Amino acid sequence: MPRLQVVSVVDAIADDLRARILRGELEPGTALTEADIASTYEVARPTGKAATEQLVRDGLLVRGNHRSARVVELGPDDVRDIYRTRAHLEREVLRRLARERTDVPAARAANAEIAALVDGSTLDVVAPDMRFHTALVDALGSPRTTRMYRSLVTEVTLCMARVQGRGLLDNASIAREHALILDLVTAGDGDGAAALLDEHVGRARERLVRALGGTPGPEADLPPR
Amino acid sequence: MPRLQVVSVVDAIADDLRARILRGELEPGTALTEADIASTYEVARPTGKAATEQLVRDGLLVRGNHRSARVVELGPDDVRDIYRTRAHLEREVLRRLARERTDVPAARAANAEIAALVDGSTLDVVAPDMRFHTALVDALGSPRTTRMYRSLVTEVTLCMARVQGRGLLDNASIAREHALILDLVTAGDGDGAAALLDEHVGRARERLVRALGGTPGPEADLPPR
DNA sequence: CACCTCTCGATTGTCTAGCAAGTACACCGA
DNA sequence: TCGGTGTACTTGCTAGACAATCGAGAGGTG
Repeated sequence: MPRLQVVSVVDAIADDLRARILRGELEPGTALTEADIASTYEVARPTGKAATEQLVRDGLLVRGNHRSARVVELGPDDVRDIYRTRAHLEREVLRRLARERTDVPAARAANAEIAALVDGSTLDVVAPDMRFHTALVDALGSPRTTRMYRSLVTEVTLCMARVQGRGLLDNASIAREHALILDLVTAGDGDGAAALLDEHVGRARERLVRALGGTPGPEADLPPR
Repeated sequence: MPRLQVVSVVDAIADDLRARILRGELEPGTALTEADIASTYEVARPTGKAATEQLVRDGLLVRGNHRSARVVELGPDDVRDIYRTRAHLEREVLRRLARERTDVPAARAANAEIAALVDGSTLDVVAPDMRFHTALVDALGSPRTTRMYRSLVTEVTLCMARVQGRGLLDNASIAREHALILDLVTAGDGDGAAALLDEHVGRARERLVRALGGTPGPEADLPPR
């Protein structure tokens, strides 16, 4: 039995809003009142409220007491924090995967998709790229780690969506680096994989920060040793 | 201006329920219907529902579709996962703090409280112990890392509450280890601090697993190198 | 006696309607 | 121009209700 997945109305609305924000359809700073959401999706206000709360949890919306929620505006500091936290998590994941020389077929599959996108828009590379990284984390089999990473994924995706279409990404070289990381993991070289990932993620981070007009990170937080 | 903090009704209810679960007042497996919560706190059902959802997010309650929420029952696997994930996070935090030789006064203060509890019950050591560890994480100044760690803290506290009062903890030696970790950090020895923390947390983990009737962890996941 | 089915109670999901409380902003007077 | 006031908008919370769904027990069948 295919074990089907039911989504509640609230989840469906939250998913749609999430997608619209990530597509850039709703620009940063846009106000989203509960009543707005309720009317556009033709549901009651409490339903819209619940959807809003999900997105606030995800970090895609920000809201104060009795104030309408607005689409988050990510500054250079946020981008740095997101990417550093992300690197921390993935680094440890790679080290543990390497200790058992775990192969991650799902990650290889996602990477193949990236390599196949020879001339796709930079938008198309975001989804498989996130799949690649989440596949690595999921391979650990730790529900809590997966949960924590998932809370970062939406923010990372939002970062990438902000600079999409500026030709900053070269999917061929991305795919090469990904493949190399996987090879190092299966070879048991956790430190090597972690270092390469640090470089990989760190480069993406600085690219994003520059694109957002921030000053290039003064502190090199690359390999700790 | 004292910048006062208002808590909504929902938050207040969630806080109280959280405290009751952590005190062991609500045993694992206890069913908590939305209507129950609403009537005991004399609020409307949606309010109780919102509080339930908070606790489900925290991992203190589990619930399926159209099923009443129940207090989570943590098995040996859960304890191991929680403590391992926690160790991952804290390890990286210590390494980064050590790189700048950061001193963390809040952690020292919390540790002083632990040391002062010469003959307190094991219950009393839980709160300052958690304060010690969260102070370390907060010292990093990374909102995302703090957020992720907070999502683990309640589960960790629940773990400790489950075995409290069995005389498993020796606060004097705990305080000693904590102090040593802090010293290693200010001395710039991140790897040493991380290794010591691994041992510290790992010992607590195995103690908990044994107390819960699990088999002692076969895989030693202590120092990766 | 074992097993399957079906109905029923309990619980949650969602809605309508509405009041209270808080915030932001424009307006008005000094 | 500046400061206070008022109003509109939005959220927090309540009350009551109906539909959808799940679990368990009653009841029938082999």
